[in-house]
Parts: sequence; C-alpha cells; structure tokens
Amino acid sequence: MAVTLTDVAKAAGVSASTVSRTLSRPERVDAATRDKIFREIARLGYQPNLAARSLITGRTGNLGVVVPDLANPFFPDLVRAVQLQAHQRGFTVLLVDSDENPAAELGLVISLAPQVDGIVLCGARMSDDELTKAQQLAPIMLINRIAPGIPAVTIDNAGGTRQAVRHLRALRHRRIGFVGGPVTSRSHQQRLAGARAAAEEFGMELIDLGSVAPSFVGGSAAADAVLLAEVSAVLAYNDVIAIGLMHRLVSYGIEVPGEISVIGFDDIALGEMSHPALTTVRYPRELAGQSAVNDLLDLIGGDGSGPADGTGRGPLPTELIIRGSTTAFHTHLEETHVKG
Amino acid sequence: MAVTLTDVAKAAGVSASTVSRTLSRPERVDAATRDKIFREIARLGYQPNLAARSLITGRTGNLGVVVPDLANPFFPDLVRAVQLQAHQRGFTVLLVDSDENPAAELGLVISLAPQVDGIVLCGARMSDDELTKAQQLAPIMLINRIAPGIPAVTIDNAGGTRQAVRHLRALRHRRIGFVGGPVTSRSHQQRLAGARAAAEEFGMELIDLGSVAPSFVGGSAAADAVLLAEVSAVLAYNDVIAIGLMHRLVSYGIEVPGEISVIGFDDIALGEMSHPALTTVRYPRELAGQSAVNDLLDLIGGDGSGPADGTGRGPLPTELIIRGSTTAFHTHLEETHVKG
DNA sequence: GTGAAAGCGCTAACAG
DNA sequence: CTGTTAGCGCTTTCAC
Repeated sequence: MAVTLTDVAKAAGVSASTVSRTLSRPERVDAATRDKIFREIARLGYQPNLAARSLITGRTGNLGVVVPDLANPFFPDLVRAVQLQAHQRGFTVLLVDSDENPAAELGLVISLAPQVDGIVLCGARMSDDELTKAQQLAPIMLINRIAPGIPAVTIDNAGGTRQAVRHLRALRHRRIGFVGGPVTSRSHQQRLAGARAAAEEFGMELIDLGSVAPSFVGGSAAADAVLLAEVSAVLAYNDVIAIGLMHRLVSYGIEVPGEISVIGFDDIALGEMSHPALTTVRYPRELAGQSAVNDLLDLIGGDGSGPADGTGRGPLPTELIIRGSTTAFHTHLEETHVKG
Repeated sequence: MAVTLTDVAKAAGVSASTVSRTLSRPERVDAATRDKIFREIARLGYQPNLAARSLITGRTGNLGVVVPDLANPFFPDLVRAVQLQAHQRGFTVLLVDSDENPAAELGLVISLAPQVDGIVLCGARMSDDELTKAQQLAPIMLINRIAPGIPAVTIDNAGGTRQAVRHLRALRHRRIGFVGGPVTSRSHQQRLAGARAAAEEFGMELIDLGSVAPSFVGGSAAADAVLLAEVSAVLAYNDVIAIGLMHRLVSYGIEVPGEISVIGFDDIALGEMSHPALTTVRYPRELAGQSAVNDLLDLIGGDGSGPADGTGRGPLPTELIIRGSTTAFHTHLEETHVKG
C-alpha cells in the first residue's frame, strides 16, 4: 500500500492530526513543524487518500460529466473545456457516455451521483421529470439543454442566427431557407425564431424547410427540399447538417457558394476542413464548459453569494465565423431591391 | 446523506455484515433473508458508498484514462470504447486530458494513480523512463505507444500500409509517395516499413517524402513535395495529414483521385465527409479500447492465467477502407508494365 | 447462516 | 499550537 498520513506523522514525530492540519490550514501550525512535515511529505512521496478523505468530508473532489456521444465532434471540445477547468479547480472528471440512450441516462446519473460532488449534463436527452429526479441525487448543471428549475449554461442561439441572416442580407440574399434539427429542442426553436425575426428585420423571406436528423445523412436528405424551395442560401440547425447538405448539393453539381450559400451552427473543426470551408455560428464551447464548472462549483460551495442559481450569467455570446461557403456576393439578387 | 448499508440492515432486521455478505457472496446467505435484504435495498434505493468500500478493499472501481488531446478526432472514439468496456465491467472512467503537454503527463498519472485501479495511457508523449516510473504507481496499459517492458495494445501498422500499397498497385500505380508523421514514433516507422516492403513486393517505387506535423497544416505543407516527386499516389502517415494534403492539392487545381490518389491512416470520421471521401486504413479503435480495458483488468485481477503481460493478444488487425480518393483506374500508368 | 468487533486512512471537535 | 478521541461506511475475520 501507499504511504499514509500516519507514516508521515511518525516520520515527522508528530500526531496524525497535525499533519492533517498542515494540509488543510497550514497557517495554524508552527512554521518549524510545518516545514518538517512538508519535507517528510515530499521525501516519502505522500499522496492523500481521497477516498478516506471523502468518507469523512462528504466531498469527493470529483465532477461527473455525461455526454450522449463522445464521437459526436461537438462534445469532445466541451468535455475538454470542462475537464481543464475542473482540473484547475482541483477536481477530477468522471466521464460517462450514455451512447445516445436517453433511457440509460438517469441510471448513469444514479450510479455517478454518490461518487461526485456535482454533475455536468451535456445535451441530456432524458425527460424533464427524470432531470428533476437527477437533481435530487446531485447538484446538476445543464449544457445545451434547458429544463424548468434546473441550472443551465445557455447560449445566445437567436443572436447567432440573427448574425447569420444579417450576413446573408449583406451579400444580397433575399430568400433563404432554414433546415431544422430536433424540433422539440429549445435550441432548435431559438435558432429558428432568431432567424425568423432577423429575416423580418432585414426584409427577407425565410422558408422553413422542415427538420432532419442532426447528422451528415440528415443534411444530405435536406438537399431536395432546399432545391425545391429555390432559395439562394440556407441556414442549417448545425454544422453536421450543413456539411451533409453541402456534400449532396456539390454532388448534384451545384456550386457552393456560387449558386447556394450555406451556414451552419456550432463551429466544429470539421467545418473548417470541409470544402468549401463552412461559414458558421460559433458555439462558445470552451466558455460554456468553463462556465458550467464554475457555476456548478459556486453552487456547491453555496455561500449564497453570486449566481448560485446558475442562471446569473445569462446566455453566452455566439459569433458568426465567415468562411468559404458564403463568400459570393449575389449582385443579381439585388435587382428587385434596387429597382423597387 | 444517502442511505447506508446500516440503514438497510436496520430495515431488514439483520446486521450490517449480513447485508454486506448478501452483496458480495449471496449464496452464503439464507434465501429468505437474502430476498428480504434485496427488497429493502430496492425500496430504500441503497447505493453502496464506493469510497468506503475502496478504503478497505484497496480497489477503487475506477479506471484512469489519459489522452493528449480530446479534440483530436482520433481519441474520442478510443475513449468512448474504453469507457463503454470499462462500464460494462463495472468500472468508472476518470478522464484526463494532458493538453499535449508531455511534461504534465507524469504529474497527471501521479495524481490519478491513488484513485484508480489502473490507467490507460493513450498516445502517451512522455519518455520511456517516465513511463517506467508511472508503471510503479499503477498498472498501466499503453495504446498507440510502445515502451520496453510496458504492456500495450498494438495494431498491425505494417499490414495496414501493405494493404494500401497493394490497392494502389491494383489500380496500376507504380510510383507512389509516403508522407510521414512523427519520425521517432514506432507507428511511423512501422507504417513506412510496411509500405516499403509492400512496394518491393509488388514491384513499385516508394518515395519517402519526408515527415510533417500530424495536422491539417502539416498535410498542406506536404503538397509541394508530393508534386515535385511526380508520384501518382501518396500514402500519408494519418488521415489528418491526408486531408490537409488533399485540400492543398485541390486548391492547386489538381484532381483527386484523377491525377493523384491519396490514402490516409486511422479512419477518423472526418475522412468519410471530406471531398473526395478518403480511402484509409482503419485503426480498430473500438477493439483497441476494448482490449486495453480487458488486458488491464486481467492484469489487475492477476490470477496469473491469460495474457497477463498484456502482450498476449498480438497486434490488432487493420483494414483498408476504399473510398473516393483512390477510385481512379490509371490505365496509362500501366503501359510500361504491359509493354515491358 | 449470522452477528460482533476491529479497522481501512482520514478529519473534526475538543482538550490540553 | 498540538495531541487525543471518535467516527465516516464498509468489509472481514472470527466466534457463535
């Protein structure tokens, strides 16, 4: 077995409590003893046994993270940000992949809960009711999901699609389409609403092209609807859809952005490497992960101050990233406007 | 606090030891008592406190996983496989991202070691010496890295590039290039060696085009070397390089695979969505992650039987995935052969 | 087949 | 400022 606190105490010729105290509140220990103890700790290579500590403090020093699918390019960045921030604040991350199985999620939370001080749920698929149950098991912070009464990190979806629409307007588009994702999700609704409002604001026509699965094939499947609607540009619910759509359009021999411009949402790495590179609205994943950890820990620390309800910070800003898939200036589309 | 084993014992009218025994060796408990206890466990929603258990058993039920960069598309699949398999065998995964910092890795292992029963190190960047130190802290299993005396999951790199070269030969290529990755890495050496041997075997010319960073820009940077070498096809150390290369070639107006064919290695999701879709050698990540967990747990369980040295299973098979980036049949290249 | 007792490594009062 | 005492929740001999 490893070297214990008692070993250190013996070696330093003090009691266990003194060593323990040296670790928790060094200022309450005589400088000389303290130094000696630290020296012994270093010499012996003592590592506190977190399990034993947690047994008595009730805190584990662990943070749980649940993602629906780690292979989905959206989540690794998020997990990474969460992991980094957690580590910085002295926590270790327990990662669990629910494998896109909503039914499994609550079970995972149940088994995770006793081992962690809080759980970050990324894009949880479970129901609001289940979420409420989950919340009784451990402090919870939601990312990319909203549920009544549960703290969440939110982003400015509507603001993002507004910027996208505005960009298209600047390029002289007048009739654009929106390919949706999961209709029941708040982010879908907000993105669509934001686009609608912006279209009105800028005097454009926004065609709802329906919803598809938020996947590459989902995006491909949307191509026909896009063509039928005779729009000159399309906003997709997310990047994966946008890329699938672009691929299908290109395979039809349609030029992007020459004939149709495409804008995604999220800014996954894939978008930068697709051809043409995808214009997109950046989902601030680093910030989101970071905020989630900070809010969650504040909430746990619970000194009553600060945005302990997790809603204090407001939606995180989104940002339009302009790349190749929208870089055509459509002068001809402008005619009606210029003449009118 | 949560419901404890003692609560269950009280509710069932038995002692704590009996409940404990029911959980560990049910057959040594009277059927009636057992049933009653299980009923109470379910009713009360009892969850064993892993920390307390680990305190006495010395086992944590946790597995550590260290990756250099979760945002690198290669790793999420691996982590996912590890996570799934670990979960299946009743372990929870502690994930740590070393943020591509080799110097930080050992420190992470040190802090992880006391909390886990074993550690899976994915693509560890640390030195062999450090690895040896790490191994003294906790049982270790390497993926995508080899070090003397340390158990590792290996894959058949040479076999993979051999299949790739063979494929190119079938398409009538005769002069092909190899764009390398990290020269000191075993996988680079094996992939190159495999390609060399296969080129000889199939009577082809294999030009070593040097090494680049295993990144998108690294691949782009290799384009000029490819052009200068006047090869009709190129093997890249990995997919990311291959995709960067393809993009640059396409931006030069060169047709892939019409003028130059490209093959990657790994089979990351990106390859399937790039344009043209990337022919590649599949790195069996699911299998690798799974094997790593199984080997590691066997090693920990250490009953002496089985491949407890972690090298028993031999290299995992790789597989050529043919996609759009090599689908041109280069009849003209054959002339010399046909005529000769 | 079951219970009593001891203790894993640590922290948190409480004395001294 | 430091040591003593008493457990945290659980498993594990060892009696019964």
